[in-house]
Amino acid sequence: MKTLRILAVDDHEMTMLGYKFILERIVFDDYNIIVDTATTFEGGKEKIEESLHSFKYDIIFLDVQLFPPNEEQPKNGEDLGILARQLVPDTKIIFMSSFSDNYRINSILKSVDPDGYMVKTDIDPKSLEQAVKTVITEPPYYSSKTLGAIRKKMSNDITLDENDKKILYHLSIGTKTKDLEKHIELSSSSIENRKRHLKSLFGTEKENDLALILAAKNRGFI
Amino acid sequence: MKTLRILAVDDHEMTMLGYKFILERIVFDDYNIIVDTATTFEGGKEKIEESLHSFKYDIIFLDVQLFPPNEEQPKNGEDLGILARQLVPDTKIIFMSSFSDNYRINSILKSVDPDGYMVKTDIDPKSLEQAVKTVITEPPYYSSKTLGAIRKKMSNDITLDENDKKILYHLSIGTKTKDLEKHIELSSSSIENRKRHLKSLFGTEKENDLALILAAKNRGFI
DNA sequence: GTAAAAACCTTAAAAGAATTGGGGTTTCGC
DNA sequence: GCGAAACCCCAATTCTTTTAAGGTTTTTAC
Repeated sequence: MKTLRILAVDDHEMTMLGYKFILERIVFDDYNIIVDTATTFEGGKEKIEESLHSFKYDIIFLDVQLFPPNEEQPKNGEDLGILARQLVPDTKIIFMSSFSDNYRINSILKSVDPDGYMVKTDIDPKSLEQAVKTVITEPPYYSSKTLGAIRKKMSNDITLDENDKKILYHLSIGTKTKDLEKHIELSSSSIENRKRHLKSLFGTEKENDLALILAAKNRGFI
Repeated sequence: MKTLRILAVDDHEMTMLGYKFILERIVFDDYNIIVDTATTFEGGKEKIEESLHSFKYDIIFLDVQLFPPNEEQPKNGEDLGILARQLVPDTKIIFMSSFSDNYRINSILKSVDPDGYMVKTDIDPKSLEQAVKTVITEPPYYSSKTLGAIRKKMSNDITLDENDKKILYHLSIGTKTKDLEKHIELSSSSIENRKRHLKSLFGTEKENDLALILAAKNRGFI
């Protein structure tokens, strides 16, 4: 009987126990599934480093947000994912995230390219089992809401560069136009130009920023 | 007991009988599944138009290639998909295609945005059942190889415009550089410039076209 | 309602990127 | 070795984007 080793990292103790409970009860070929857990970036890092010299994990489940959003912590799940990719490139990485907004999903799929991505509201025993089996046999596994976001992106004929995406993102989280200069390496009039250009792309000419943001959301950019 | 109506269009009579056989045996809630079939663009079109005035199909399975590749037929499965979208916008469309190359997959996902896409080698009774259930409950459904292509696209930081894609595509099917002008609205020196630019993007500077094409394939563009 | 702040628009100059034509050299197929 | 195709370089042109400086309109706070 083979052993399938899983590491689950989530800052909520109870959530993680739930994962452990469900994952270890999965029946999958002749695998015996063992789940380790951690609740912090540091804890997860240690577990991975320890594993380097003995067994290596087959799968790592990673919560994207490893602490409440208000705390300005330096390292989140995305960083741990990137670290894990370097240390153990063969280990399958599955991200779990409570936000299903397209901007973050797209950005993670681009920066880490995980073997799986699950929006938390899609997670249940069945989808967890499916995720484990899929990433082992024929990755990637994307949960239903993830696929919804991906579909929007793939069917879109508008392509935006990084600056455009940043403008949309910052507008969507309430950054004022005059403060955009602080986050984007462009002059204020360039930013104004780009905003105008974006509004024409999304068919919201002469409308306000809210209309632009809603249109961009519908098209899967934020 | 509700009825789930499916139309399957494939130019190979026997293949289609196989689909019909399998699909009608799917057990799905309290649905009774009925499968109509067609083997040509015209046949499929008629079935859809007939359905307009009675029941409407819940799902249409469409082979992308409705005739041997050498025959220069005007209409293929993609066109039938676009037509179906217009006539019956609520009907779920699932494409089936034997080629799994990223260029075609990406182009279909963009132009028709089907509710499902299956690479033929991924098709078996289990995946067909999964496809039917998924597009009815929470589309989209993408088969395993499709997801592989999508993953490459999503994790890519290179964005190419239509002309670049066309250049890569035509090079990949063996078009000579000097003949590219016939397919692309650019001067020969622009095409040369773009080829140089592409080679630098893909890190194949000073190498030949084969190296470029292989790199572009690896990154999921063709 | 008013005054200040922010958003938005216009214009024109400058910088940057892409296209084009015309020249050339190198590589490939046979 | 020969011819064709591929590739390279350069300079002129055009198209796009950026920028600054000035303005008007809209929004916001009180």
